[in-house]
Amino acid sequence: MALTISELARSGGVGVETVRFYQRKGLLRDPRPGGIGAAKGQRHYADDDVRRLGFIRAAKAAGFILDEIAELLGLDASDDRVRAREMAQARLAHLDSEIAALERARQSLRRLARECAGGKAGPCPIIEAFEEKQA
Amino acid sequence: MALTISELARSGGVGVETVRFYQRKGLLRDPRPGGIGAAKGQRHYADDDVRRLGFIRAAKAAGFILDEIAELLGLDASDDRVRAREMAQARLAHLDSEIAALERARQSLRRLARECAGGKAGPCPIIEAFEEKQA
DNA sequence: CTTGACTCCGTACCATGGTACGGGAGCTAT
DNA sequence: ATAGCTCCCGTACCATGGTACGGAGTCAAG
Repeated sequence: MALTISELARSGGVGVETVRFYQRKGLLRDPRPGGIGAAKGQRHYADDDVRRLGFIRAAKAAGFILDEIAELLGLDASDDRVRAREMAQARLAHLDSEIAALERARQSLRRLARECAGGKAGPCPIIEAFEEKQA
Repeated sequence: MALTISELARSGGVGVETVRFYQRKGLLRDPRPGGIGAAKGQRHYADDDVRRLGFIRAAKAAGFILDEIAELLGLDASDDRVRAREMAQARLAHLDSEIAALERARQSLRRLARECAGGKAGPCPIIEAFEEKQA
């Protein structure tokens, strides 16, 4: 296939600079052969790189940070499924607590917005209510 | 009451540096009287500041960023409940989409972890499955 | 009167995840 | 061969939300 960097970037829905950033972080391989002999130094990429970039996107969507994604990609090579499972479980627990926190926030905020819309007199209770929650 | 900065910080569960950071951002008032006459220049705080700091914590928990919190605090003064309601609604919509995204991530990750734990042969499907999801 | 605790101040630094800049080189077409 | 496109590179910069550092002043107790 021999994609260029901008084609790879487009295929993953990111910018060229982001691809290069991921290469610096070790998330994507960096196909620089040396440059002295070939003189051109241009990188080219294959389907494998497109899949890798796709994996990064999916893992990011699952809330993994880039360092964790780098580790997961390393597990791909070492075939360490125990560790991969551990990471998945840890992230799962983290996701659960994040979801719970967001839902708590949503509940209280929704109540506040309703109260603010309902009562016509006095100040909007959004700020006061947050203050009351402190007590 | 005349709290010191460290007492205020403790009451809000943050560090002294964080209080000063919030003052620089305009989230907390900065009771510097000038210092030339009084010579001491030490800040002191009252219950009002404690409530304000509490509000910041609560709003942060609801996912507002600091600039938004600054705006909400401004609304407290201007009594603009329409705008406050708008902000609450916008944040609510954002919270909903964040929750939905996290739950999608959680679903797929949970399935993957189960598959990885189940099958004993072959590579752990976590990475492959993310790749497949791209197609 | 020295020590320790606390305050003040500005400025620098940290992680995270990019984004932009400026200069140099090769490919293709006109 | 000159323009214009894309590529290369390193380095600097951005926002967000703090955290740390160094130097100086003030205050009360020992």
